[in-house]
Amino acid sequence: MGMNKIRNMEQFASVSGISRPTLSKYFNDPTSVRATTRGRIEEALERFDYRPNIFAVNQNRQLTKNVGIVVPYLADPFFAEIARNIERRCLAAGFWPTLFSSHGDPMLELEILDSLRSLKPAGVMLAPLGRASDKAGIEKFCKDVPTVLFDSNIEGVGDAFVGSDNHSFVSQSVQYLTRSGTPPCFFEMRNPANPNANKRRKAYIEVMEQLGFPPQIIQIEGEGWAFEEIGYQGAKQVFRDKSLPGDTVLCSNDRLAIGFLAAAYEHGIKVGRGDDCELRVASHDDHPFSRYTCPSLTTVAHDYEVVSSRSVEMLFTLMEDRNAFKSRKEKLFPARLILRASA
Amino acid sequence: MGMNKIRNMEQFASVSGISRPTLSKYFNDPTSVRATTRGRIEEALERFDYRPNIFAVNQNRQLTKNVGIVVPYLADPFFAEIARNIERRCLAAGFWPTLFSSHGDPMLELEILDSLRSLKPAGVMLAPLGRASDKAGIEKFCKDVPTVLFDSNIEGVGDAFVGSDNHSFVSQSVQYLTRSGTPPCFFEMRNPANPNANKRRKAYIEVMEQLGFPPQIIQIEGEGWAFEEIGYQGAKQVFRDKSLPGDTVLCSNDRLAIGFLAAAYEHGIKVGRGDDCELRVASHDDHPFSRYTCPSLTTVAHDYEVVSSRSVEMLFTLMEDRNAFKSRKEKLFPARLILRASA
DNA sequence: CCTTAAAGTTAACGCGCGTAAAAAATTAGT
DNA sequence: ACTAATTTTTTACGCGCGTTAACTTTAAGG
Repeated sequence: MGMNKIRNMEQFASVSGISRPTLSKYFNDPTSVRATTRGRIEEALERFDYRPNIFAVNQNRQLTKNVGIVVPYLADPFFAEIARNIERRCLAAGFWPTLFSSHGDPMLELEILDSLRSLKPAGVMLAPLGRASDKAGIEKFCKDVPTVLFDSNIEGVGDAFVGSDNHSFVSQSVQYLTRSGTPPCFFEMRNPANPNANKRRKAYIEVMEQLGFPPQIIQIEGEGWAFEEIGYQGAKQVFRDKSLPGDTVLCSNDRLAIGFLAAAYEHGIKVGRGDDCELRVASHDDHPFSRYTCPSLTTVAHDYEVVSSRSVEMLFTLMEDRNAFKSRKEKLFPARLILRASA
Repeated sequence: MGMNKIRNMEQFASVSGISRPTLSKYFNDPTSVRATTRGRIEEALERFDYRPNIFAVNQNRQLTKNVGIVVPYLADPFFAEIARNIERRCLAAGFWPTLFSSHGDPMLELEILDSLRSLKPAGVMLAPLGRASDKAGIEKFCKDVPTVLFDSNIEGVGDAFVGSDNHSFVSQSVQYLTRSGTPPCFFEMRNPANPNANKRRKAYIEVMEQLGFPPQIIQIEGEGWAFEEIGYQGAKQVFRDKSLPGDTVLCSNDRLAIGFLAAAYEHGIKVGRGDDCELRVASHDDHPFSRYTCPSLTTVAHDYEVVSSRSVEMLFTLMEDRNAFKSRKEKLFPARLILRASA
């Protein structure tokens, strides 16, 4: 075996009997050398352990194999799950994914993009903070680096957007709730950070009107990303004021619903579709914990697998050819209703 | 303003009137140049935007400013929270933290360490998978790179370990449950991946015997990191078999408890300390969601702030002097009981 | 004002690899 | 087996910065 460590490609060239430029080509793209040469290289690679110095490689390459993944809030298991999927797919394709979280802070979001720039990434998957984001700053970044936005759309920014079809989410939940009981009111934050929230409200109004029911919207106060707490406090307020119209609530997202259900439980309000229940609650996102709420949460699920795979495919296309899409591409995926006990 | 972009330190030297070696010193450590020079540099830095090429810097430095953060499972909000804290502290200290998740996979854990090695990190914060980890592999890595283990201890591996004092956790919960009602049985996985689980079981037995009660342990089946599901299935089994001894349950950790509570709710078993309640349930970790279970979960909390700050401090000490600790240092932090509605 | 230690400048080399150009070797096709 | 096309080798330069050595300038103290 190669007892003496190999320090650089020069040395690996001499022990393997392959010239350095050929080795360089191989490490750049193994298929770019003849099969027999490739075999000899890989054979040598087994006997001696050598890996090109990643810093030297990245310095001299115009474009690296780095891929940035930026999410707004990693402590949200929804984003953790998406990020995990994207990460896995990038690794499988031979890229070097690096995960960043903006932690709900627009300044940090920009700083991350700034750091990312110095990593000369081949591409970036970005889920922006949303309303709070510095649109101009992000736009500038996207001009320089191939970027696929996901989850939150920012109109006109980035080469592509992959997200969920909010209308599909809401129409499924509203239609189900309506045909299985009374039409729902809509429970949401007054000033949602995420643009999906606005699209969901609009969709709710649209679908309700289409079905011939008056939309009823409850907007609660609260800032930041502690949605469970906001939902909890908002629900308590609503119960105190007895301001809930009807017996069916559709929460804008699962995290709000988790807080809502906790408040309902504390107030002794039984939630579910049984005869002994006062209230039905449903929501959107199929948050990893929605299975374990009390009662378990009826919700509308993203297809994590499909969303992440399609986003990454788009990014790869884009990285090969920045102009692959004639115009900014938007891809929205429909959702799937998950019936559980809460509605 | 510097209309023409500055491409390297050479150019920045000429426009700023400072020699390149001095600039190099400055970027390495701003305090290593005289205050007046520092002022001139920073002034020039405002007028022209220039940042040293990170790849060139890292290539030529024997040690980088990179810090690796490796957690076993990022989709667990507990680790997301800890990681966030550590990340923030590293950034504040001028380091470049990179976050990795082993996703519960020992092979991936090793691959991450392998990649990390080529990043020439100044130090690594590693929360190992635990029982499943390839101890030899991790040990080898820790020989080469200053590493602080956290959360899960691997005896003798790494320069230091920072974690929670499991005995403190369990003794607080057991004592509270005992003095406020009947002594608890202990609900856990039969083959826990995490070594803390074993320490907690031992502590439970010890504290119970010390108080003069027979320990009663319920061990449920299940593999992997889907603790909520495992707790849920395990609890359903227990309810079906009516094999629960007594009316008080202490879960090994909050994620199991979340599943347990979901099962209890489904079985119509009322949990809490009221007279109308059949069961009390408590747990450990103060998981971010334990506030929103039904009923809200009485638990024992880590001091996230203290644990993360002390771990990072240790790593910094270690990075300055690899031999700062004469022998492997272990630091355990006590816990704080959080009374909520479930017990 | 003079002495000295401290800090900055100049010049030059090295890090490990990408890449270009010209020459040599290998393969493929007839 | 011979020519043409493809691939590999040789040689050499460049990337941006760390670092060293010898030299010059600056600041501090009597």
